[in-house]
Amino acid sequence: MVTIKDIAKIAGVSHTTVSRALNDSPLIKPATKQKIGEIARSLNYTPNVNAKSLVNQKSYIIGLYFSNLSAGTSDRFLVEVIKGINTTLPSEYRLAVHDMTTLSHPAEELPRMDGIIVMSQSDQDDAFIEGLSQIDLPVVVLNRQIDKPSLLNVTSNDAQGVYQAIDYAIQLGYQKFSIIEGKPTFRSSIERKKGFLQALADHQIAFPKEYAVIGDYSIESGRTCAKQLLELADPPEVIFCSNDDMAIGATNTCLEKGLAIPADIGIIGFDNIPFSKYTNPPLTTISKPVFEMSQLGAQLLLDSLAGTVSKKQYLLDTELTIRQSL
Amino acid sequence: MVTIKDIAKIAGVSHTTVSRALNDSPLIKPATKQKIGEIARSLNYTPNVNAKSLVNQKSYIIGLYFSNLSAGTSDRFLVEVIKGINTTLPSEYRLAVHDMTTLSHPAEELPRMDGIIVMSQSDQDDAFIEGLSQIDLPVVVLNRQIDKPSLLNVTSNDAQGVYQAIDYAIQLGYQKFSIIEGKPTFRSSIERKKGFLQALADHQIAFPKEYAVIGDYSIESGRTCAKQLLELADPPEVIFCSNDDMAIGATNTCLEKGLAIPADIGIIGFDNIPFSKYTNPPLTTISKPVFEMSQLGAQLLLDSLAGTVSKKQYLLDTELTIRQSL
DNA sequence: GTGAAAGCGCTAACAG
DNA sequence: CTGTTAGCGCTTTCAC
Repeated sequence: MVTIKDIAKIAGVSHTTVSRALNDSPLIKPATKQKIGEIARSLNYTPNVNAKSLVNQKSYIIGLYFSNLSAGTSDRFLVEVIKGINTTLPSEYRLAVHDMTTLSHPAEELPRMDGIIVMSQSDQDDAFIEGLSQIDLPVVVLNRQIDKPSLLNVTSNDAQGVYQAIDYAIQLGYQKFSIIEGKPTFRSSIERKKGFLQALADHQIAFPKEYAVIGDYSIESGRTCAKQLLELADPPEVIFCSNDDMAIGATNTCLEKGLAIPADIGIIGFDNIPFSKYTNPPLTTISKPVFEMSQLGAQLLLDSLAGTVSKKQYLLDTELTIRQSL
Repeated sequence: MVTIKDIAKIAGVSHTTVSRALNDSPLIKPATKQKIGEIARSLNYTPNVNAKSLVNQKSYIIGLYFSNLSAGTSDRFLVEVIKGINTTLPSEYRLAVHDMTTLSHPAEELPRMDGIIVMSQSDQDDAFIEGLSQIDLPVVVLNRQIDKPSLLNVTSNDAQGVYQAIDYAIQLGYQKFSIIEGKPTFRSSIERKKGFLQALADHQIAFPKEYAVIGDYSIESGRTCAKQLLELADPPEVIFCSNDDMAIGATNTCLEKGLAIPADIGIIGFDNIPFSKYTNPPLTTISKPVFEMSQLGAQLLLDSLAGTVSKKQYLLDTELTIRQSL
């Protein structure tokens, strides 16, 4: 293991100078920096993070905590989140990943990190997040809107996403739009419905209240809600489903009733889950910018660590993924 | 931040004694240990991992690397793997998660960990694994069988799993069994077919070679392979699919042909992916013990670190998840 | 601009 | 059994 002392010896300077040079201190003359940099490179020097940690009182570890839904749906975005964060973090940082529920020793685990990122997918996470807001560490919450002044928060603009999808459907000539909403207590349900209604309003399209049915984000609820919609005297031409799972359920129902998609009825989902590409027909849906949210979240954490605090709340645009269900 | 010196002062001993006591050294008298332990607890003392790391030349970080299939299927097991490992690792260890492809600086990243766990899902990972086998760190590969003496390896006994499923189907009265194989170069395909054939052989059930068709683990291939099977003059009663994706494709084909599942034809999958619960009908499939594999993998790494090396290769039993497609 | 010395919190000889 | 001392690799006063 090569240390700054080894470099110092070769360069004929003190290890202090090497340390300063490698950290690009303004105290060191460019020529010296240059020389030391070259020696370090030729020796394949890597700084000892543990020693840095000890003296700097930093761990160079960022913690990532994710929801743990029993449904097994929680892992949907995890890979993208990890990639997004890892591509943003400088190389001396490590990303330590945990799930919220198997937190073995919160009190001794949390303080050991420089900052925390939470990928939240359900309001069941609120207690955990509340706990985090107490401790004295920068925390960013991804994916769900949280109104706590102490937390950084990056979410997607779901309303805008749905607006765009409905707008697109209107261009296509559809006129009668129905919605299967998500769990009423979820902010995501509210946001998505907001975008939906706004799009209709902006195009002066009427919205009969029987065209709104309330699901719970499960496949099964998509199935039953769609049934309800199709049995209406004047059934809709499009079913917007507040997530892909319900869209899958709704698709099944339509197919069972002998309806052709999209000829007889259009379906729109939300989330762009991996499976949505394989439904029959492939689902037109709205994608959250998970990768970008994660990158931004990591950057915000870094900024916060550097004291360059900025705005606390960030909203990223979604993207419409056009396939064949509309 | 309370240190061992603080404890030492209160206990009226030297900090060395505190260190030894806290590490349960046999050199320290039980009474002293007892007292020091109590003080530490009352002070809410947590050891400074960075200081330990520095002096022990250990990072207390385990790296987890996972496959990055473009298909987006790679995240299937990730959550379970992370949980399994985290529940096994002692609390001073951190699990740093990465994906293999965005490895920014392998040379300086890898040596910074005490050991490495790889969750592999494809033979595309072989180059990466080969690289790991060069460096001087304990490495355990999960999920795929790797024949390198330097690596620890935990996999599931796929052959046994398929054997059990077919055996179960035979109890149910089925007699004509077909198989949709996975990618021929994959060891998993070979293992699964082996269990399949063995079960038939042990029950003296004939296996016409046209009952074997070769897929590629994709939904689409499940669809076309099933078609091929159903168009046979004497079609099979059961289609065993070497993974769930193909089982989903096969299910679609059967349904399109107006066949009732399981009345007209039985389907068996492999993997127990989250979605398999929601297929129509819910899929009977074989589950790998991902959580247990991960726990065992983490334990082996720990043992390896402690010098308690043991057997290198481990095979864990799968489990049959009975639902309604058979 | 650069160096000498101290110290981050811990473990490990070495002494007693 | 316990204490003294040194040192892990690095950053940071304080001098020069």
